[in-house]
Amino acid sequence: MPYSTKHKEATRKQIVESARVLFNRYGFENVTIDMIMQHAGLTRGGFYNHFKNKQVLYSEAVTSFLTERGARWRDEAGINSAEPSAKDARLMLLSYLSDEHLGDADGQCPMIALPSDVARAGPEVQKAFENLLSAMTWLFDQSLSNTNKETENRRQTSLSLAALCVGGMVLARAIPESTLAKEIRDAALQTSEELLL
Amino acid sequence: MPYSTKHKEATRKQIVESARVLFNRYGFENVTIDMIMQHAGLTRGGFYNHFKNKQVLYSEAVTSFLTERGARWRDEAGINSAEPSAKDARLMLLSYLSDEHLGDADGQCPMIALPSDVARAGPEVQKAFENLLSAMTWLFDQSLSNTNKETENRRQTSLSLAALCVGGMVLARAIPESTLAKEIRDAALQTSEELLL
DNA sequence: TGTACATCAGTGAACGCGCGTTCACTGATGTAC
DNA sequence: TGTACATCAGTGAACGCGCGTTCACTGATGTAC
Repeated sequence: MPYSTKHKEATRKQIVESARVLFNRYGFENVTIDMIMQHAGLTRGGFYNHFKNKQVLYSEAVTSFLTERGARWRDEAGINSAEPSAKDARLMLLSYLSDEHLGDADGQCPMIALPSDVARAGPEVQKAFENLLSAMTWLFDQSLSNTNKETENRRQTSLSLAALCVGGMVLARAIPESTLAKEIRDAALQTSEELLL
Repeated sequence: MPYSTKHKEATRKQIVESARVLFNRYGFENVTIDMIMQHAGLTRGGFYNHFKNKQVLYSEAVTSFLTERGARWRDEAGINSAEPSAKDARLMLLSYLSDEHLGDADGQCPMIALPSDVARAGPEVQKAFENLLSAMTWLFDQSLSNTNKETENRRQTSLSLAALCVGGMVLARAIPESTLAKEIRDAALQTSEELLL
């Protein structure tokens, strides 16, 4: 069997990574197979050696954020995502609502780049999206576990923090020319930090 | 001049309304001119008597929510949007985060249905979207004006409420099959109400 | 009041382009001897 | 060790469909006389 399986796997991974970047930038529907394959340094036809069709890439791309790009991102922000403490929740908020994250069209969280695309997609994509959201709320929840909040209340706070972060960023992205964009992110950050206390 | 100008205006309005509904349901890119015109009870070709191209419909559809559908919606919720009081902010939260709003694919707020579409669209669309967001935050801000919050703090609260409402609903829409969807809306509502105090 | 006319909203066939997908082929690489 | 071979990842031309847009035409309606 010529071409070790390693080789095919690496190519496949490269395609998913290219898809993730381009989906983030332009949305599912606006990215063509040609664009993805070219970005991955390949040609159109080869795509179907790896994937049944374009749709199956959607969920893989979203999932790959959680396992690859997002993990790197959490590391860079200095977040301990294995055993998060209160400090880590604060780092998460700062990092998620940061100028850097807003400006990083390629590397941003898909919850910000693709929420309405996902709402129109199939159940697999939505499941992948849910995993992202679960990971985020889990991190908040764990972070708060040493505070004096009750469990019930803690859960409410975690979910609200996620809504604030995603809501603030989604709105800011929709109106990049407006001063409101910065205002709403600042407000969301401030309120988030107050909710941590 | 045969066909009174009223007639043409009414047709135009009907097209915009059809576009608003279909965009909400399927997103900008997934709606064809044919679908819009058919929904409006017309045929394809006539579209260009009213609009230069498909793009210009985007901002008109978003704007039409604010002036038409959204106004009706606020009335139905019993919100006094001329001189909103604290009660009206609460009605707004309840209504925005309600099951009815979540289930109303056609009538929902475009900030929930189309945020990532708008982020990829042109400045006119983004301006229309900004007007929606401004209207929402203005309502919250006015509602809070009789409370003992300071102006600065009030602004932060208004913006955060918008982020919570939109964030909660956007996330819920992206994962319709998940129990997390209901949880996050409930959490957002609860936290919102606490922020009003 | 009734009729001929001019206008222009609306029609629907046609065009052209782009994209998802297919398929016959190529050539790089691991293996058998 | 070197060579012939088999495999299959990757290529790129081609297909077919759908969509935005154009355009010559139709026919409903307001107006002039």
